[in-house]
This record gives sequence, structure tokens and C-alpha cells, in this order.
Amino acid sequence: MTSKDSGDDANAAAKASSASPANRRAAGQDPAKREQILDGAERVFTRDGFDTASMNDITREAGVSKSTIYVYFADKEELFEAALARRQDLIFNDIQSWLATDGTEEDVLMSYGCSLVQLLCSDLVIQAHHLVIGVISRKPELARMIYRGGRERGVMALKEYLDARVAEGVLEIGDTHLAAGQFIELCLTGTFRARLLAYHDSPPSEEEVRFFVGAAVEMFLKCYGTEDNQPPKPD
Amino acid sequence: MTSKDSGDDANAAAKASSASPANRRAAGQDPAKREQILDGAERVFTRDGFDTASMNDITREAGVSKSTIYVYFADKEELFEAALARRQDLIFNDIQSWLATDGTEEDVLMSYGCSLVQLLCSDLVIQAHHLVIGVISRKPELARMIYRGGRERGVMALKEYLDARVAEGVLEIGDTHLAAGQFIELCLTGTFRARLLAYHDSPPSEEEVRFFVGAAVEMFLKCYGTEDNQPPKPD
DNA sequence: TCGAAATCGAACCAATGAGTTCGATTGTTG
DNA sequence: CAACAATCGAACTCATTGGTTCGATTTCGA
Repeated sequence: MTSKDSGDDANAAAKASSASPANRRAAGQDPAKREQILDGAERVFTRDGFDTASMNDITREAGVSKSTIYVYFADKEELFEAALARRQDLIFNDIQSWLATDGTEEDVLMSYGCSLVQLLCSDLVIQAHHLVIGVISRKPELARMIYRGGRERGVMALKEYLDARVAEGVLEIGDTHLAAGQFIELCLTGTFRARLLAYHDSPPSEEEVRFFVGAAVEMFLKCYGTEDNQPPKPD
Repeated sequence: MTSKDSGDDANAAAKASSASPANRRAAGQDPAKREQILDGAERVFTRDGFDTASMNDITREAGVSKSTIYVYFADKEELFEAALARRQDLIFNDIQSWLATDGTEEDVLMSYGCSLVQLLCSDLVIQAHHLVIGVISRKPELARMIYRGGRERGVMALKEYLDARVAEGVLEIGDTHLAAGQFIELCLTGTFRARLLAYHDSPPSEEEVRFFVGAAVEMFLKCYGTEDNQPPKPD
């Protein structure tokens, strides 16, 4: 056993799942228990990575007996992927809602970009990246999933916005899908990589984000804008 | 305690005498054998990652007996770090030499940026990233080392170039160190992340690189250039 | 209150893998 | 050739871990 583990029996509280509206009976899967298991698994996995994480630790951390875990999940891999999928949902679900549609193009892009960078540099997302990269040789599709999962949604929403602006004539873009992708990548300049490689151990500050996203917006409008929204020329 | 560099007369004599001829006698470390071990280790580690890699595999792959490996390296971790360090040297050693100093600023930045992106998206570098991220929770300093190792050198060389241009008056930059970092990050837009997450399984094409670096250069000169090297104004 | 289903928990199993031991082998030096 | 050091290689130790088993215990509907 790894003595490092703090004897956190405090998790036993989680057992009191009676709080949930009494579901009649469940066969092998009661959603509350499932969540409980995933909670523990997520904690251990994000702390240790897939290979180093031990099922016994997860057992302890989740406050669920080992046998029960194996009723809910076939093996370690399945548990891992389930935990990861859940986190991915949590992360990427409401991206599109961030794209306000009123305000100048500059404002809209700015606020969208900032939110995006904030999210992608969060602990939640960085940990997920570490996890999938940790098993990338065995399961490259997980990494790809993370890459696309976020991108698709973000790009799609932005693309629609851009399409509308193009129709209005305030932007001139050949391939709006491509342009959306470019913008997002551009926003991540200067923050994401440092975060991913543990060079920064906390998410970027509001100002940093604004600085880099601002640069991205400027470049973007310079490439795709018409005369109106060219450089607003602050000073 | 394994016999390190103790004050053993006989050993010391044998060791010291191996100067000019290719291979005389070696105590616990003969550089050729060491390389051989590192070769095998590197292959196995990059294929399987640190945790999954087995010392027996490395033994086989290197064509060296296990006991010998443990004469050269104390344990798996030491072997891992040695292999990684060697690769890092190999990778980042001649970056500064890439910065040609003749040609317009646009040309110089362009060629430098392209080389940089080409390198950072190469298998060699991507694999190294995967390796260090795979153990990032246990050894964050390795990841940081990779991040800085490349950056420092690249940034430093570029900074010097920028300083010179600023002195000449063709660029206006407050903090040249910062600007150099910005440029490099900017160049990686659109390629590096896709590569790191196995979304692209081969390095970007010449054209792709040129496209993204071109955008970076344009933005950079727009921010820091004087009137002369502003937009080349195609028409 | 009864009984079936779900869960617990602790022992158990098989496999793997890091690191060690030690006698056999090889190659160099004198 | 003889002495010797480095290496080989295969067996071995020991700890860990994924996964299983099974009887004891809890839960909850009827």
C-alpha cells in the first residue's frame, strides 16, 4: 500500500446517498452509486494518471467496495474512459452559449475568446489533457476526442456567427470553418502551452488572457475585416 | 554502495589510462555501452511511456544484459531521465544557428519561424512531450525543463536579433524578450496542438507551416514594425 | 417482518515487473 | 597462458496490482 494516502474516511459521508429521491430498485446500475464511483475514480486518476492509479485506491477514495465497482464497470479501462467522458461533457457542454450575438464584432470575438482561453487553461481541462496524453500511445483516439470534442463545438458556434457577419457584409471570409479554427488557435497563444507543461501552475490572469486574445482579435479582423472594423486604432 | 569513483589506486589507473585508443578498459562506464543502453531505453520509452515500459524490454531492445544496465544506471528513473536529457540536447542544440542575419526582417523571421515550427512538430519533439506529460504529476520539473529548454535558447537568439533591429531603428519594441516569446508562440498556432493530441499523425507540410508562420510574421510586424516594414502592401 | 437483491469487505489468485544474485563467458592486459 | 575485470544471462526475490470469490451485512419492496 502507498502510505502516502491520507486516511480520508470523510468520504464515507458520500455513502449517504439516501438524499436522492428514492429510486425503486436498481439492477447492476444505480446512477447515484455510479456517480459516486466516478467521483472517486476521477480524483485518483487525475492525481496519479492511468497507469499509476490503483484500483484499491479508487475503492478507498470512492467509499465503495471493490466488488461493487466491478459490477458497474468491466475493468480499469472502462472506468477510466467513463470518468473521462463525464469530465469532457462537463467541460465542453455550454461553450456555444458563450457566443453573445450583440455588440461589435470586436467585442463579441473578444469576450468569446477570453472565455475560451479561460476554460482551456483551467485545471479541469489541463488535467484532462495530461490524462489522455499519458495513454496516448495505447489510446490515441481519446486524445483526438478531447481535441475535437472541444473544437467542434467551439468552431461550429463561431462559424455560424461568422457566416452571419459575412452575409451582412461586415466580414469577408472564404472558408468560415477554417477561419473559426484559426481564431481559436490564435487565442491560445502564450498561455496554453505553458500551462500544459506545468510551467505555469495556475490559470492565466484576466489581464494576460485579455492581452493575448486582444492580439488574436486584432489579427483576425485585419485579415478578414472590411474597412469598417479594421484597426479601431486605439492610440 | 556501488564502486563509484573511490580512491582505488588500481581502478583509477585503469580508468585514467583509457585516453587515446578507442577502447581500453572501462570501469563501470564505457561511453559506447552507455549509448547503447540509452538507445534501447529511448526506443522503448518513446513507444510505451515510462510506466508501461519494462526494464526487460529495454534489456532486449538494447541488447545488453540487465545486470549491466544496473551497473550504468541506478534505477528506471535515472535511466529515463538520462535518455530524456540526451534527446533534449539533440533537439535543442543548434536552434540559435538557424537565425540568419541577412535579408529583410520579414524574411528572417519567416525562415526562423518555419524552422522552429518544423522542429517542434517533429516526431522527436512530440514524443518527448508525451513522455514528460506522462509523468507530469510525479516529475513536473521534467516538463518544465522541456518547455524552457527549447524556449530559452530560441527566445534568446531571437531577442538578440530583435535588439539589433531596434538599435537600427527598423523595429520598435519595448520588451524584446517578451516579443521574442510572443513570436514563437504565435508561430505554433494551428499545428502544435493538433500534433500533440495525435490529431495529426505527421508533421505539418511545408505549406501549412508557411501559412501559419506567415500570419505570425504579419501580425508581429504590424505590432512592432515601423512604417518601412509595415504591410508589404501588395497593391 | 420477511426475503431477495445489492453491496460490502477481506481474503485470495495470477501475473507482472523492478531490482538482485551469482556462476558462466568474454575479452583485454601483462 | 594466466589473472582479472566487465559483461552476460537466467533464475530468483519481493512487492504490487488487476481482478475474482464468497460469505456476511445492509437495503428495501411487499
